[in-house]
Amino acid sequence: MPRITLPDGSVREYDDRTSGAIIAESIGKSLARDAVAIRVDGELRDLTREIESDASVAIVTRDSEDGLELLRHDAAHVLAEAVKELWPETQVTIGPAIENGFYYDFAREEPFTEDDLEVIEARMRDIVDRNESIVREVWDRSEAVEFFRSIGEEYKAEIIASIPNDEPVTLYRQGDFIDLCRGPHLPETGRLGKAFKLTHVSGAYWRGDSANEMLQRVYGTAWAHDKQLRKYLHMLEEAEKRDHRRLGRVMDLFHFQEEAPGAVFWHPKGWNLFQSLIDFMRQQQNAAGYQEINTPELMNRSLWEASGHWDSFADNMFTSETVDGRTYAIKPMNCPGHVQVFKQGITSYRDLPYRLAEFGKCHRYEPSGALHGMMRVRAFTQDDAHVFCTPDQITDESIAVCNLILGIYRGFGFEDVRIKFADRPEVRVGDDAVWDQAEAALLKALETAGLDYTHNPGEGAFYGPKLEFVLRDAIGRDWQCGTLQVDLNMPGRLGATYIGEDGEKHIPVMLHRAIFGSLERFIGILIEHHAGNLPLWLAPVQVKVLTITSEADDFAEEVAARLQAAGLRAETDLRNEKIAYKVREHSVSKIPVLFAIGQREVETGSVAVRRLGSKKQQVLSVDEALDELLTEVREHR
RNA sequence: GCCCACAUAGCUCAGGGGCAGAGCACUUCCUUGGUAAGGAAGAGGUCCCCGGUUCAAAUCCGGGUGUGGGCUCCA
Repeated sequence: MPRITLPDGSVREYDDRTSGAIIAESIGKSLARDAVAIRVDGELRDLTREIESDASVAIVTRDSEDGLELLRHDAAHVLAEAVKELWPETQVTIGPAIENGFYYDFAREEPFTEDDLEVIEARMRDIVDRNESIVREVWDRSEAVEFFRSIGEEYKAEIIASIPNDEPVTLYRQGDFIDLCRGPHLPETGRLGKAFKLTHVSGAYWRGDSANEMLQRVYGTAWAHDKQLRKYLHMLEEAEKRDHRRLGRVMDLFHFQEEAPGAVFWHPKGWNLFQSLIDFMRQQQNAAGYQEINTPELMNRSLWEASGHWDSFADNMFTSETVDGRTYAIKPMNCPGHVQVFKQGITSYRDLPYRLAEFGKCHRYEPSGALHGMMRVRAFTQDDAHVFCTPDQITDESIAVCNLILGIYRGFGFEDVRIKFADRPEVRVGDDAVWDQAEAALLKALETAGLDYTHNPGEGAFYGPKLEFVLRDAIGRDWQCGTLQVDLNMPGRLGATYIGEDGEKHIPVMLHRAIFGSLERFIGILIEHHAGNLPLWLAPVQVKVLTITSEADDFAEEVAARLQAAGLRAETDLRNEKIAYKVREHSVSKIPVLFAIGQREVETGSVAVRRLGSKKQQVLSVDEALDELLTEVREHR
């Protein structure tokens, strides 16, 4: 007679046997229909599994977060069943739920094609219609291994070996398909519904290791209801519309071409945007006590050997052999150059902290498959800086860097910023004792500043641990941009010293920091975040002055000249076209402010102002319009 | 680097073993029009590159390069 406590605190007693399905049914028909699993004393379980003893339970419905994840996991199983029916020689491996959907990795000689997706999806719908029962079975480990071997599922056998000994080995059977799985699952395939869609195929390494064989991965999306599926597909279309590669062309900002993979050709407007970011950053970091420098892009191999890059970063470096037989490397980072500047000037602890900044163009040889528009390139400009300081100053300087970074992100409208703490990687330079010290210093700064963070084990730079600053854009995507790294290795390797208060030589600590990370990438993120509708202070062309008749040409030129004299980026459009045509064209290319000038405006010395995204116009005197814009630009500074 | 797909006019794309196509953009002409495409005419091509098959290849096959979606890696 189990006593079942429900989330509202009420208690129900059942006859000697009960289950999630029975409980849901006893509460209500619609709950029973929407139930996908049950939480028993906190543990997620199958609806059909018997509950033997007293427990606190909560029915999990398809609309809940847990329920949706379970649906997606079931969709992966139905996908695997469909594939096994269609191509029985295929081996199944793993198939988890992921954000917005699911995937399943298959081992198969012949890869899946996009056309196969439709065939598989149709079979998946059949399986949902068949409404097969999904039955949980607990197996003996060695029997399970033997079973999977006998049906040619070597990967499954391998997975069982990695299941901890104290965990039961459970299999789920649906129709003729049987799969190793922790569960829980739906009671039957019909409950999955049809709000799913296979989206793409790709390769994926077994266990995520590039040394292993490549499997065929099929991705899909799955939702509780059709409406949500449609909404998601619509969101994907919207995301495509804000793709920086498309907008970069429409807005005439930049282009790429075959001869320079992973390198940007900046057009006048794009370069203007680029310079606006630099102006803003320069102003902020100068105020924060940084001094700007510039260091060589090409330096002799010996320097890179001394810094440790030649050993730890060689695969990512472009090199150049000269006719005299010397080897130079194009800088992949600015730090060794900055140490050289430090060594030329600083001798006293009194000069520390010493903060050097550079908008440094770096080149890294990235694997061809990693390149992606401006988000991942081979040639990029870092807003890089290095703070040389004493060990005692690490905490204060780190806090100052965190505040600078968060403040600058706010200036761009990014309020939602997360911090990750990345510690020592496998390939690294320096003693573990030094790493202990560096990691502790960063953690202390985070705690003192009262900042929340998550741990990112093994992801530090080869010379030191780091904080990664991740910002979330308007459509919920995360981008790692800023970074702060504590380096107790490189200054010593490159022979940097200062004289301390004690009259002895000491090796300075070096903090590496970047805020945009890469200017190229940050601009890509900004474009997508704003869907191309850049805020006024950043727009490469802020105002376009359009004439309605050629009678207005002179006045339009005069207005544009006044805007330019006031420091605004303004252009005229005097073409022999209708005003609707001009408005459309400049709206498409995302000009934030349009001034239209016809006979009426010429006579009254006014302009008809139209803002991007609005269909309304406002007739203002030139002075009023100018004031309004200047105020808006100033507010962002 | 690995798996899959794709590459045709400036852009978006159709086509397909036998003369290279559309829309938009561009040029010229007409139009001076009041807020998201006015009309007409014209020009524009190494069908990504290199090989192969074929009487004939932009089309089929092989290799390369680039791009896209993933994997691995990362700012």
